[in-house]
Amino acid sequence: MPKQKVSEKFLIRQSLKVLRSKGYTDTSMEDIAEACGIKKGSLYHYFKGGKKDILKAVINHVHEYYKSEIFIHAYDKQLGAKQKLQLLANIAENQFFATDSGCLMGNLALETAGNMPEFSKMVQLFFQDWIDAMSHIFQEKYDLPKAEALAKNCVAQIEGSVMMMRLFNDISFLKQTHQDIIQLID
Amino acid sequence: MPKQKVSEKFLIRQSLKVLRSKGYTDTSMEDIAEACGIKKGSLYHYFKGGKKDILKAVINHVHEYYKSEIFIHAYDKQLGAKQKLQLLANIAENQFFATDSGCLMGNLALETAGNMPEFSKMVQLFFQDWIDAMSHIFQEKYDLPKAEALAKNCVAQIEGSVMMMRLFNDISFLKQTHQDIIQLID
Amino acid sequence: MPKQKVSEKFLIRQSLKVLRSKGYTDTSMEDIAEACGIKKGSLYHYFKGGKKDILKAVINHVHEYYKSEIFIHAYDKQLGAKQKLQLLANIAENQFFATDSGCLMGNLALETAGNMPEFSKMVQLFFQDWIDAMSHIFQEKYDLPKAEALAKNCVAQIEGSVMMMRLFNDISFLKQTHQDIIQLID
Amino acid sequence: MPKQKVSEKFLIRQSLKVLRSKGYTDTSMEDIAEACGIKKGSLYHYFKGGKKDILKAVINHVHEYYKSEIFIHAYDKQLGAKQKLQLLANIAENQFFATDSGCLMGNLALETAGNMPEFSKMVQLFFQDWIDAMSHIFQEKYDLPKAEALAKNCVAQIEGSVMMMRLFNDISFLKQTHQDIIQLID
DNA sequence: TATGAATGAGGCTTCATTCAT
DNA sequence: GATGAATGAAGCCTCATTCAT
Repeated sequence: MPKQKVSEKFLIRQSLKVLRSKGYTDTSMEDIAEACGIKKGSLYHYFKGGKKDILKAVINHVHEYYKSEIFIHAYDKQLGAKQKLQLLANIAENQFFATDSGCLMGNLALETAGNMPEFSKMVQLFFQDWIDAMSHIFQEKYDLPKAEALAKNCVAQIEGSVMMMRLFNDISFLKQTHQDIIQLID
Repeated sequence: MPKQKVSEKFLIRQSLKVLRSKGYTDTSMEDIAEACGIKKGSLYHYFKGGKKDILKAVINHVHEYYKSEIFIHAYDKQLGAKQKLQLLANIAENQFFATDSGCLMGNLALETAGNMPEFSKMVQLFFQDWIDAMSHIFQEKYDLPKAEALAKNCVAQIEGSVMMMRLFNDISFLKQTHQDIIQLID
Repeated sequence: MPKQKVSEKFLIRQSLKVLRSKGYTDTSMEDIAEACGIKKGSLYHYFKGGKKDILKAVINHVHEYYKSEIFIHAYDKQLGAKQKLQLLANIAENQFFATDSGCLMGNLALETAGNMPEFSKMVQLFFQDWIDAMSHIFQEKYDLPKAEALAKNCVAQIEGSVMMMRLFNDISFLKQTHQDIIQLID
Repeated sequence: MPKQKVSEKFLIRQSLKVLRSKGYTDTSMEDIAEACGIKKGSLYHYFKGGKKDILKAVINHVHEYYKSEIFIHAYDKQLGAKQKLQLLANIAENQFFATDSGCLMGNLALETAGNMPEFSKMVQLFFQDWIDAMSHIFQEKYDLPKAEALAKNCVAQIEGSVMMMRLFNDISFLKQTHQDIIQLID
């Protein structure tokens, strides 16, 4: 076991911070390397495909994290709809609050739309999973079309709130949105 | 009126198209020049400050347009609250539908947040005007805090919907949001 | 007519010198720029496709030069076979002597074979033209198959001689080859 | 004799394949390591001087091989001139046919000429030995100056043919050259 | 012996900007 | 005005090499 200065997970987490804050194009390999405490060239040791590979790894990491830590609760049979909704809302809210840089996936949704299809598709998959999870919860109270519509709405509203939160540096947008969402099932 | 090859307004409108579609960093002066039908160097005759000046001009143009063509209806004393809401919603909706590239201001909100304060502030002013206009309408039915909360919510939801619309290439997000908003005052 | 520091023809000729001497891979854009008296980035003003475009332009330039200045004599109806052969041999010989870096096309034949098909094809076309010209001359004395065989032989032998000439810095290889070729038609 | 994963001879032979095919500059240490079935860093255990050492070892290996397996027949007192010539021609021909990547020494002659004197000299020694061997054979029929001239010619012609063979992927160049050479002594 | 890790140097390319004509 | 030309800075990437384990 060679002693490593860094692990791939560490690199991904550090890269995430930079990418979420500055966006893909505005983030340089230098920026990432600096955040990782290594030299630029060393990044290619871990990510053979360069910058694109890093973004892919980061997207996958975030997607997996949300699936296993957040969305999964939507399918927990021991919880009621309201509990699930609160759980998802709280966890996501903490995520977005914890960082001062909003939601990587939302940022990428706009940055990659129309110009970087490969990434756009990955982001779509993430949001589809999110919508599906929300829809699953709403289906306990509503019929399928209504549940899906609500789910899409919720996700859109959260992302819009995060956008405003970043812009105005004001968390009230997101807080209000969460209250509204939870009331949908009361 | 000397006949010019191009007018500043024309340059701004063409620049807007490119910037809205590709974002600030991903848009090159070459891209803009091409969209304008002139050569790169010529842009500096119209916009002394270069790329930044162009973005500022575009932001101002869009802001002025929304103020004079859309937000203004919120203060029209000859219209009822519901009419105003429908008017604002319809006009904005047409704006976002008309282009396949979403909302410049929303894109910039994310792209500039935290990294380009000068632009971020300009975008804030735009959204504040929008929120104020919505709030003014809601104040006909709600008290001030509630009206403001609703206004913030509406803007956030619209922007979130536009984001999803772009990502999934699916206008149902925005359509649903508009219906929801209009019902807020029924 | 804007005053240019350099013309494209000049750039091509300077690039030729460097490329012929160092080969494609060992020649850096910096090397070329220096030989041209301009900065690296400026090369992209003239050659949009970068290094590859430069090599293509240089290959085309050399090919055109040989066609219009050398091979053309093979089809001159006012000259006899021997005269033509001497002409071609002398001109080519002077070419290869004039430079201390041998034959660009021969160098490229080896450098690009198997690894850079796009260039390889261009080099093939050059040598095919050369062989055709030689063959045309020999056809005045020999039947077609023999003429073609001789032509291929001559070109191969010249290139081999140029290779040895470069390696040993000894022009006797090429001189001898020329004598041998001319005697083929005596 | 400890059982090694690899022997130096094996490494040299594998390196030869890559270097002959791609040339010195275009071959990376990674390429070589891959061809050898080891990791890049391990190469430095066998070749302390790195890439240059590998090339030197490969050149020496090829040179020794030709000396001991091919050129040596030129000095075999039990063979006649024609037999020797045929032997040398056949063996070399098989060498060049066996690979689809031509003649390492010819490739290096051009790649190193003028830019890498240390290697150039090694290549010169190889070709000098080849020329000497051919000359020795021709001296049985011709006087020294003529024999040397013929020898130089033969080597040049073979190398030129190999070049054309690679370029056009057509072995007729080399076949014809061999016939011509053998007839020199008939 | 073998290698994963790390790096510095250098290469190709893009681009916002300046400026002479 | 308009532009072709030129450039410096910066970005992405490759690679030979070193070294601790």
